[in-house]
Amino acid sequence: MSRRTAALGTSGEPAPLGSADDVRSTPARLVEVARLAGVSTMTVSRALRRPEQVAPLTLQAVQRAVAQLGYLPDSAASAMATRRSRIIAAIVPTLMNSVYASTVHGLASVLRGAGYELMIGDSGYDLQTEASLVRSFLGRRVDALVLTGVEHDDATRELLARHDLPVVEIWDLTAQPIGSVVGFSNVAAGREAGRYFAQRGRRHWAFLGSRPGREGRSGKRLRGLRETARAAGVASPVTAFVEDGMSASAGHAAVLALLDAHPHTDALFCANDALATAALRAAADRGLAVPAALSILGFGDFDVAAHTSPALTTVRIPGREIGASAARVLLDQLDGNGHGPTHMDLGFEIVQRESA
Amino acid sequence: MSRRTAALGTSGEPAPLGSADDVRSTPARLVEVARLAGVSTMTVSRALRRPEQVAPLTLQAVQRAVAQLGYLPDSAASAMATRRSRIIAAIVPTLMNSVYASTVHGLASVLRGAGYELMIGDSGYDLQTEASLVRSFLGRRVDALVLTGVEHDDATRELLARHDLPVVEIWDLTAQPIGSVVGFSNVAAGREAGRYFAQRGRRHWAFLGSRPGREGRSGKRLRGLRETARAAGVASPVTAFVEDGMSASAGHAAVLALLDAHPHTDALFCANDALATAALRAAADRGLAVPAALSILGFGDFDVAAHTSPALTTVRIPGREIGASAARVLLDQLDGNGHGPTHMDLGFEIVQRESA
DNA sequence: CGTGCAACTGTTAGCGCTAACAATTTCGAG
DNA sequence: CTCGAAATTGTTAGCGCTAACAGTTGCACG
Repeated sequence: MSRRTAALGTSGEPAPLGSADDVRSTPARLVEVARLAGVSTMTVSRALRRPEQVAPLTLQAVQRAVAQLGYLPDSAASAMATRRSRIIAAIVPTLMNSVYASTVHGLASVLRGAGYELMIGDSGYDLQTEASLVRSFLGRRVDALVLTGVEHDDATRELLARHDLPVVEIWDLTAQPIGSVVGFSNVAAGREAGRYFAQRGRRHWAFLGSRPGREGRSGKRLRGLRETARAAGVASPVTAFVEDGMSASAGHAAVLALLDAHPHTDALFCANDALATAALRAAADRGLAVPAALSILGFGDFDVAAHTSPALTTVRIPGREIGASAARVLLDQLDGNGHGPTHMDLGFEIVQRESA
Repeated sequence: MSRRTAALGTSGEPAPLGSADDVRSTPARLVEVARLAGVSTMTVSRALRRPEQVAPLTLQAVQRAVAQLGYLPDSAASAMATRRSRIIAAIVPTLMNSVYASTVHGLASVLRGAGYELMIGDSGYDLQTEASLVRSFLGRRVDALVLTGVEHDDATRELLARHDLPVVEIWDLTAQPIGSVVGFSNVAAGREAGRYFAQRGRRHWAFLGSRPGREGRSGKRLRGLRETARAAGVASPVTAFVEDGMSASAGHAAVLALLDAHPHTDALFCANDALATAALRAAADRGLAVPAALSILGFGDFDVAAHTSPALTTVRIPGREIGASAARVLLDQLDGNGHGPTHMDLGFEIVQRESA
C-alpha cells in the first residue's frame, strides 16, 4: 500500500527528483544526497555523524535530502574508511538450547545500545569449528571477539596473536587468558555442589556430564566435586558420560545404567538441567523418591527447572550478566578509555527447590 | 605460549622476513602477499578465488606467501569491490528460548556451507525493533534478509521496497508475501488442534497464548481453533492471555484463573510448550488428572516436551527444515539460477504423548 | 579597519579489494 | 615458420565512505 503525495501545496513546481514515493532500484549514495542538498559529500558525512559541527541550516538541508532519498549510509564503506567495522563477534558452543541464550542476549543488548552489531557463531562444542569461525570473523575485520570457554585450538591462539584485537573469554576463568575473562569458576561450582551434598549427609555421589576430552567446563565441575569428596571423606563420585551433553534421551539411559550399577547412589550432580530433567525421569522409572532417596542437583537454571516435578534444585549462572559485562569490557577497551584486559568472577548460586 | 624457531636447519641464512613466527601487529594485505610472491595483486586475488585461472607455479608461490604472512582476505573490502557482502541477516522474535533456535541453526549451517555469514537480530516480538534492525542490516548491505512472521511495520515494508533484495518470511504463510515464504499455516495448526480435541470427545475448549494485538501467529492458531469449534458444534473456546508469551510463571497464574472461572474446561491448547508446561503444573495444583479430566496440547515440541510428566502431546514444527529451506531459497535467488520468489508450506504434525 | 581566531565547508587521497579490459606469452594448426 | 586463439598476467579505475588538511567566511577585539 503506497501512499500518494497530496496534490496540495506543490505550488506548480515539478515533483522533486527522488521524492519519498520515488521507489528506486539503486539505493542512494552519499554523493546523491550531497548533490541534492547542494553541499559536498564531506559535509553530508559530517552532518550525519557529528551534526554539531555543521551549521544548522546546512544540517536541515542535508536531513531533508536524506529523508527524501531514503539514504542509508553504507557501513561497509564506512568501516573501510575508518578501519572500524563496529561489528563484534561472539562464538558460543550452541544456540540449540537456552544455555547461552541469555548471554547472547546480554551481549546483543549492550552492544546494540552502543551502535555495534553482534555477529554470532555456533561452534557446536568443537574447537576446530571455533578456529574456523575465528578465521572468518577476523576476515570480516570485526572489532572484537567473544569466545566461550578458555580451551582453544592452537590455530585460534595463533590467529588471535597475529591480529591483536580485544578478546574476552566467558563462562569460565583461567590464569592464562587471551585478553579479558568474564565468568565464574566451574571448579568452585563443582566444589559447592559437593558441599551441598555433604551438608545433607549424602555419602554416595554421582556425576553426569559430557565426556571430558580436553578438560572442558563439565570436566572442571567434576574436578571440583571430586575435591570436595576427598575433603569430606566420602568415596570419589561415580560418573556417567554422554556424548551429546544436552541430549535428554541419552542422559536418561546413562542415569538408568548408573543407578543399576551403583544402587546406593544418593546424590547426583548433573552438568546441566537438561540432563537433570532426564535424571528425574530415570529416578522415577527406578522408583526412587527424589530427594528422599536420591538428591538431584542440576546446573544452569534453565527455564524448565522450576517446572519439573519435583522442581529442580540447580546451580544458577548469571548468564545475561556475563554477556552484558563482557560487552562492556570490550566497549571500554575499544573506546580507548585506557582500560586494559579485565578479569571478572561473576560467581554462581545454588537455587534450592525440591530435588536436592 | 609461543613456540620458538628451532635453530637447526636455518643454514646460516637470515630469517626470512615475515616468517610464520613473525607475529606482526598489522595484519598482512594483498599487496604484501603480491610483493612477496613476486606477482601483481590481481594475480593474488585470482589465485585465492579462482585458482584454476592461475598457472600452477604461480599458484604455489602465492600460497606460500599467503601462509608465510598469515594473510586473511579482508571481506569488507571484497564486499565493497564486488557489491556482494556475503552476509545474510535473519531476524527472529527471540533468542531467549529454544523456539527459533533450530531454525537459526538450519539457516546458519546451510549458509555457512555456501560461504555466507549469518547475522542474527532479535526483535523481542516488537515490530518497531524489527524495523530498526532491518534498517541497520540494510546499512550493512546484507545480500538477503530473513524475517520471522508476515506481520511487519510499514517502515519495514518501505525500506525493503526501496532496497530490492531477496527476502524470505518464515514460520507463517501469507497471500501477500514480500518475497518468498517458507513456513506452515498457523490457522491450520489451530484447526488441527480442534479436530484432535473433537475426536476425543472434548466439549469445553480453552486457549492459552499471547495477547493477539495485530494478529500474530498465536492469534492465528486461536482463529483456527475457533473455526473448528464452530464446525464441530462446541462452544467457542475460552481464552487466557499472557503478556510475555513465554513466561511459565505468568502462564501458570493465567491457567489457574482460567480453570477457576471455567471449571468444566476439558481441553486446553497452549500457544507454546513453555506455557503448556506451566499448564501441567496448574492442573496438578487444581487436582485435575491430565489427560483424563483435562487434555493439554502444547505447541512447538520443545526439548522438554518429552520429559514432563505426563509427557506433552504437542504440535511439532519443522523448525530446522524451515531455516534450511529458507537459506536454500535465498541462495538460489542470489546465485541467479533464475529462481523467483518461492512459496513453501512445510506443514506440522501433532506428536501424541500423554497429556492429550 | 586590520588582525586573529573560531566556525564552517571543501579538496585530496586512500581504506583493500576486484571488474574490466589490455598486454603478453604460449602453442598448435596450417 | 606464421598466425590466431587460448592461457596467463598486468594495468587502470573505481566500490562508498572519511581522515587530514586546506580554504573560506564571519566576527570580536584592539
